[in-house]
Amino acid sequence: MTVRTRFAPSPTGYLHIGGARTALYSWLHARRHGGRFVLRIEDTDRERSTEASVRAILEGMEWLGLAWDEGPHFQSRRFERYREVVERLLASGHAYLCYCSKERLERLRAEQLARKEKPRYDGLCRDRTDPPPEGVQPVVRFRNPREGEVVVEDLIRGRVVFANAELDDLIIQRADGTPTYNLTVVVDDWDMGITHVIRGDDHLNNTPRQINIMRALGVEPPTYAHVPMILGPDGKRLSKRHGAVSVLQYRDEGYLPEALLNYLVRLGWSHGDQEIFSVEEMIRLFDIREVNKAASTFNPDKLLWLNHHYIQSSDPAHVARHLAWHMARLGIDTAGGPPLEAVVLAQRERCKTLKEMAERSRYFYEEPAGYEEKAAARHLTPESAPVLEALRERLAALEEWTPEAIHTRAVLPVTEALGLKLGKVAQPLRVALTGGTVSPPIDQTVALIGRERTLARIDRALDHMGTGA
RNA sequence: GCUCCCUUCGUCUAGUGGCCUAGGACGCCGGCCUCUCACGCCGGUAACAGGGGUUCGAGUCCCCUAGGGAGCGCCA
Repeated sequence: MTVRTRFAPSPTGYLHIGGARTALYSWLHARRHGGRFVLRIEDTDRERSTEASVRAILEGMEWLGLAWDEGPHFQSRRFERYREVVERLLASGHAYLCYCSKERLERLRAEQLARKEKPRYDGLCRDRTDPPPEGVQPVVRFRNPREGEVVVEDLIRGRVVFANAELDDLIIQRADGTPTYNLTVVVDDWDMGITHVIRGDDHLNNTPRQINIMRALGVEPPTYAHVPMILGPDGKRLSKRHGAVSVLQYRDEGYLPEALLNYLVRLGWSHGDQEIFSVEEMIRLFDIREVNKAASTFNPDKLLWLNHHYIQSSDPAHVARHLAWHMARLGIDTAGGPPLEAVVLAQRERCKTLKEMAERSRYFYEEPAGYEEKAAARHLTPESAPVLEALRERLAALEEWTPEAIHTRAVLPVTEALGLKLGKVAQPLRVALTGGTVSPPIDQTVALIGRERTLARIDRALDHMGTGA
């Protein structure tokens, strides 16, 4: 049987870190076994589901490169099918109509809680024989077995046993005729031929109910794998208040998708001491059965380290494509300047994110808006005027405009001629060209900025210093 | 409250009864390198939740305790 997995988010927000990891594991499991990965949007709650969320989720999945083979299927378009299954359950006696009012249920719950009992439906309508109250739109409840137990052989948790006596008769269809989650999941996983349900472990407790519904339908349940949650630094479930949790937010902050993927795959899973995994390696090595049982804490520092690793070691052309996106986002026109690939090569070891790289590469394409106060005070001094003048002269005369030529024919001779240390030459020039004290090695910086701009900026700096040019 | 789940450095983890004086990675600290910022390199810091068993031997198996989490909706 070919493996079929699915990712089934509800469109009530963005694609977050936790969901992305679940999707990744699901996708990896399908890829590893040559199976199919299905995307399903669980939008039965019309109140909370939004079109914008759907778009954000799809965009996040695409950005990560988690391509789905089928879908997206929308549950909101399958109501007829769910209705049909509910009718079937009703006809076979596996479900029944319940006329209990919300008020009664609330009261019941309150009483049970007060008695320190587990709140659950008391089954009033389960065997009801008297005529139903008039004018009440009933809900449909699943008739859960009262005895026996449900055994879940979870790929991650191992064998988990639930007593049926602990389960109550859950609502599978609302009074307005719409289906509820536990019913739609069962029907969809069945209809879509899902063989492996990989999902967050907040669903572990729902699993026995779903298995019971499947049994009532005569359907063989899929294999389950409940992955642990991701926690924030405070040990609580990762959420908005912990900062960035949306996948697209990480894109915007300058992360490479492969870095996020690598971070996520290693959060809760490992392969010996290996830290770096290409997507191909993940597919080859990932085994859902090796995923940890315990929840893990999200560590932004390690993700940042991984991002830097990928910025530094990936093909510069690839990094440049992502950098282009960030440059555009900052409104920097890169048309008249150095190729982005060259900028990546020059900047990659000092930028941990692409956003940072874009922000710190502005001077390759635009004139510096001004000089950083401290930098100018320290380096654009009367003493450095001769340095800049000498540099200007030599740079202007350079035949070859390469880092090597700039270094050996301009920078170095000037330090020697004036009897200065390299720092005394490089820093004034750096401030003149970039407006600040930080940039790639000075020869590379000069080379990238280009002769024309370099000379003009030196002139401008000399002007600024009040010595004229 | 009830049910279910979890527990190795601050964090992610290796570890499947002797290879563990518990390894790697991030972070942190120190050093080297150096034109700035960085990169890189070298070194250091730091953990088996607690208690009982089983065993010649336990991080690894069993039990208890403690702590943490999830679920208990006409949400998904």
